[in-house]
Amino acid sequence: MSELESELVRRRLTKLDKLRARGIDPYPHRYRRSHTVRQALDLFVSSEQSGACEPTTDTVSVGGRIIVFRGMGRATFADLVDGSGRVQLLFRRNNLPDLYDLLADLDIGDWLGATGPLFRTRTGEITVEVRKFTVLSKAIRPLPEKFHGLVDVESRYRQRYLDLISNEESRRVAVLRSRIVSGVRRFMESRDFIEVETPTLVPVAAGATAHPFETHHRALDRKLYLRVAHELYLKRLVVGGLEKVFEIGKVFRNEGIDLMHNPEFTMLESYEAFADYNDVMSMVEDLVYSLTAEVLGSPVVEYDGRSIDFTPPWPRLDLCAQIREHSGIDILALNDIEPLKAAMKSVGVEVSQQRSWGGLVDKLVSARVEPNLIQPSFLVDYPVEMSPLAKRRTDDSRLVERFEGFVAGGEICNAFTELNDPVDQRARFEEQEALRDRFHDEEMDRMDEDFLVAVEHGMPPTGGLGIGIDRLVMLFSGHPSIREVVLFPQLRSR
RNA sequence: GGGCCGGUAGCUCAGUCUGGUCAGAGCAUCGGACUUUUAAUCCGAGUGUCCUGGGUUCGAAUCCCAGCCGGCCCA
Repeated sequence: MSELESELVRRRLTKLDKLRARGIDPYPHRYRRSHTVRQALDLFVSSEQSGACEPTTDTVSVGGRIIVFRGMGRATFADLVDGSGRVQLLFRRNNLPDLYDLLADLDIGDWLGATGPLFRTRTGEITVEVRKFTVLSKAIRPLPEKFHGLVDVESRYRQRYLDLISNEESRRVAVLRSRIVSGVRRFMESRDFIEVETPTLVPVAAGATAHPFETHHRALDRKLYLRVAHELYLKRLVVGGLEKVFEIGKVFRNEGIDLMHNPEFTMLESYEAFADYNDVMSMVEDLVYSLTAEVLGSPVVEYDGRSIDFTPPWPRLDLCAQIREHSGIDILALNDIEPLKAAMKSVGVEVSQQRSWGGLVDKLVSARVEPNLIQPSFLVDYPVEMSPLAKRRTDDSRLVERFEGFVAGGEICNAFTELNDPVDQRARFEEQEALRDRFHDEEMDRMDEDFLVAVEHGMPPTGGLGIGIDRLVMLFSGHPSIREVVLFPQLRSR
């Protein structure tokens, strides 16, 4: 702590001592408020509307944080904020003969309980005329500046509590996120899915193309991983006869951090027996559309300067056709790495980082197709090489029944008709393992023998889905950075 | 991993190009005035690891190098 900062803290600690010397506990165990700020304001307004010429209310007790003082000698105004809103307090010496001097030992940032009748000042502001007040928690560090608030992005992430105190927008996003998650839950439950919890610590980090975090369990003396997806455990449950399951939870990927990626993020996954990817597509549309209605009140959101309309149906776009249209490349005709790489180079797509055929296609899609997918849309029917857990199409065994949803040029979901043929599934895992060995690529999906045994016991026809919750919150809140929708984003240690 | 931008008081920011009364402002804090203010107002005061470490120079917040942290773009 710097000299000056410690000086500011020291002054507040002195006030703390002065409060205690008066016999006041600056950190009482409890305080019963009669009204939230919102309720108190509503009470006064309804009292006014009842037609009395002198609107009066019973005494209210409110509690909250003091965010500003306006001292005027023998009267002092203060603004008090709680979770529901802000209300002005007026302290007048003649109303507080014993307590008024105590104000000198209060600071911006302190939590206070205040009791008194409500009235309207001559400028029209509803105000508590304080007759009694109680220190609820003395703050010994100063709050950010009252007008600009906390602006420094790094401080906002590292000390999110200060961001929440200072910035209305941060509070809005936190609440919006909660509404989205609970809306997703209600939607899934309304369709008779049951919510389950599967392991976060897993022996095999399978189920997605991703680099896992590793850890070690001491008692078992074995390496464990943080899950990169929920997928394989949820499918085990479908094998077990839980026909409609979903999980909302963190998954962890040990990869780069940027605008769209945090190492831990929240994913909804669902699996539904007797459904295929067409059913899942309809469900995604319904889910997202109903969420917009529920939390935004409109199917149209403004994002990155564009209006995005989530009203179903969203176009189904054939992946290979889209690639042809936007790059001129026919990936199905170039089923080897080098020819595809050469074709991509010739149209100006950077390929130096890509080693596998699937990786090249992925790059081609993100470079040429995704930027065009502004309005909600689905890309359907992916090459089998990049989809080791999806079921092949009956009419073309090079493709699988898989789709991804895109909005504003970014992916929001990934889904397929699940591969339930245990022989094919084993072969696909073996291909992934071979690719990993060949390219030394830790991102390739992993053989999960225990999962294969489950599938060998018979998995019904099933449609599965993964939706990135963080992406939805970004879209709904209008923020292009995942760090704005995650309360505590990952940062380097200082 | 590469490029660009940023880091100055508790907070919000000037000052850096052009090295030399450049250690500044506002808010906050402290003292004083004020009983209907609301970014209250008025008078007065204190406050710094100029991100860190080197270097150049008579002299560095300012120029150079390296590093740390953050942001954006690219990979």
